Amino acid sequence: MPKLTIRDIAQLAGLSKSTVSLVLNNSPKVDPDTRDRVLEVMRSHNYTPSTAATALAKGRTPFIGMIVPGLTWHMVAAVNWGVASVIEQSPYEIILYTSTNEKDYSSLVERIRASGLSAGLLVVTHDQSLDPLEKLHRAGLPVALVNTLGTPSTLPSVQADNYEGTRTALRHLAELGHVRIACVQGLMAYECCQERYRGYLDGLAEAGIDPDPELTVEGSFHPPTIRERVTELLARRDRPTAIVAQNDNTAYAVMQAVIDCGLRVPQDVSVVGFDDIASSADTHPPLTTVRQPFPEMGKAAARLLLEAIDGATGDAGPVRMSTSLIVRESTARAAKKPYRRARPPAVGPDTTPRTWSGLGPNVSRNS
Amino acid sequence: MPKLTIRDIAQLAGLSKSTVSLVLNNSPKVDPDTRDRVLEVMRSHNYTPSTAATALAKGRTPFIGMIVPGLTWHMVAAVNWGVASVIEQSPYEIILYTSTNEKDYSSLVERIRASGLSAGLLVVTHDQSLDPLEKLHRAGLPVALVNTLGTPSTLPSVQADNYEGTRTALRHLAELGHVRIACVQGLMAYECCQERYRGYLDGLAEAGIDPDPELTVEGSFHPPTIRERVTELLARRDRPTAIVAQNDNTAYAVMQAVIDCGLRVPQDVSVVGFDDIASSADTHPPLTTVRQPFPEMGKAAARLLLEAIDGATGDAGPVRMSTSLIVRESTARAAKKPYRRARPPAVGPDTTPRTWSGLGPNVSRNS
DNA sequence: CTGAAAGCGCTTACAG
DNA sequence: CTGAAAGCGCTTACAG
Repeated sequence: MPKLTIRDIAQLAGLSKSTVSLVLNNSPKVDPDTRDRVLEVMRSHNYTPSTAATALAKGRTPFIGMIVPGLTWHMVAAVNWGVASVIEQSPYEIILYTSTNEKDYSSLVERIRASGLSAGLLVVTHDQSLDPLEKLHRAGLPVALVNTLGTPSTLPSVQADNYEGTRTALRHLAELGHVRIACVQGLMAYECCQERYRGYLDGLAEAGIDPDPELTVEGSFHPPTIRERVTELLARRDRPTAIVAQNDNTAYAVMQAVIDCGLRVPQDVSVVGFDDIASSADTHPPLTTVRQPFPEMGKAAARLLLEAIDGATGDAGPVRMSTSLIVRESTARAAKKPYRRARPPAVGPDTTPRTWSGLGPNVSRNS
Repeated sequence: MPKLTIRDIAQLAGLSKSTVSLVLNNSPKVDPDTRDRVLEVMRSHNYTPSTAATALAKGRTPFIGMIVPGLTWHMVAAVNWGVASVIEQSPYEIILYTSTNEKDYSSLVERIRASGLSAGLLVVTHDQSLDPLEKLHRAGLPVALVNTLGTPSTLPSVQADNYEGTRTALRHLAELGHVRIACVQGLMAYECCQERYRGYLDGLAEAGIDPDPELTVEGSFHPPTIRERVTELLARRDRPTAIVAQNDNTAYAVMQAVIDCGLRVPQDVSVVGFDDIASSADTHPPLTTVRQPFPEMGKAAARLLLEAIDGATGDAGPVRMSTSLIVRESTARAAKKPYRRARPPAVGPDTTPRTWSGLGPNVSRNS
């Protein structure tokens, strides 16, 4: 069956195309009775106007472009979900673009611009220059960012409150009696990591703890490197009783290091992460962490974009979304001194069968 | 600056719109020299034809609809990535639809049909009826499925080779000397789980092992229930030395249960999962599992759809993608008898501080 | 090989 | 309140 056109509907209703178009566009000028009649004809014939024709005639498009990093993160899926849930309620559809690397990225942005297909662009940023987007925005295309790394920008954007999130984690640890609290950084080139570090420092100060520079561990993308550094940290006589990691994946490496040293999480060392990616509920023990509200961030960015498209340009700087501390089992009261002795870690690749921990004879069993 | 139209280009090149249109559509009828001239004008003025106008004139659309389950799985992100990477190379763009529940789902499909926006539909299925899609397909819209649950269907689709995957896992365990091998099922209502179970049974048979019905554990979506059932299993005198779980999340619960019983993975019990979701590399110990090639599944489905749109209707039944066994640290040689004694698990909610394992005094430390 | 004309399915002033 | 007409930016026979 060939698709019906506005001409068919007009004919069936005994009216002109113009009138049908008016009811399509909710014009108040059309008589209520004829409107109902037209609506009924459309409904009964399952009519939907052609998107292409409408777009051409109106000179605008019902699409929102969405660029996501070409990575298989939990984060991307979670943000997507949030974005989809609000766009769904709007007259727009989402066109999905994936950008894998920096090079493709600026040509992708150019392609999007040139196509003129998108009424606005929602970008889940990653480690990329924001210049192409700023240019696009200045050229008049509405843009909104889910700014995952806190990259400075004048574009409308949403990001987690990295500073407050970390402060909350510090407060939690202080309440548990921890005083020697270490921080394993992420990549300090990113603003979000700088903000989290400020949160660490200020959280310490609020708890009346003098920061010990020795307790700050430089981050790495390479988990074995993190493990190595944390192992060194734990070998100190005055080792920390708690470690805040600047993201969950780092926290995993930290937990590994604790085990490698023959210590226990959380009895000997409490560990806190940041992000709350899906797997953090399934680590052993489940990770206490600062949750980034990814779906809400997606929703907020989508709303921002929709507003910008509607011309409500409230350029109020980045929206900061509150994080929440998810207390699971990787944090506990600070151990009283004397500390359990850390075991010198094995040297070189570990070829002996891996034990789950290095518990000694005097370990209390919970049975 | 107002967007250039084909008329502008024609004028700039001193030609008619018709000719410009012909070069736009790669017609061989146009003189090579004039073609080059037109191309140059377009390039230098950064011209791109209006998608809406083209779609309207040609009567077809450059969009592929993609329905993904409204879930924040690793899987969805991984499949997306694969789909995007092949669609990117085609003239199509992806319109992203998210379906959260069954009810929305069929109305979503209807909306997609009515809009006529999509030249084809790529669906990442979940727990849903395939009827609306079959109908759509019969009505002439190309459809391709990433069939995550192996739901029977005549639609072009791709799915993991669940049967072979599990057989491979069994072979791995048999080679490690395991004989008492248990299976913790998923939800047997799903075909994929039935296929995996057949793989388990046949894998057992090929290793010359008689299946023991007592070693089949019914699945559950509720991890605590799984833990409970596995705890019972491990309390048996003739407990298994290896457990295959029908998916990674189940494997996590199984590993927990092993620890709850005071046993070790993999020294006392080897554990194998299925899926290889991202977190499985980070469990403790890292999980040996059967990897579903999600990105490749996405790519294959995208190719299938593109072919169907081009009219190459090779209705050859579902494409089965090979899995691969990822051997990590949750599997090891079968322990020799006598077995280490399982500890009776604590009753009721575990309020004592969680230890990492229940290792006794005679545990070898690897230092 | 190139151009004039009609048409794709809508919208939007403009008359009435 | 309704209709006739022109136009959105392309494509596609049809002439030449």
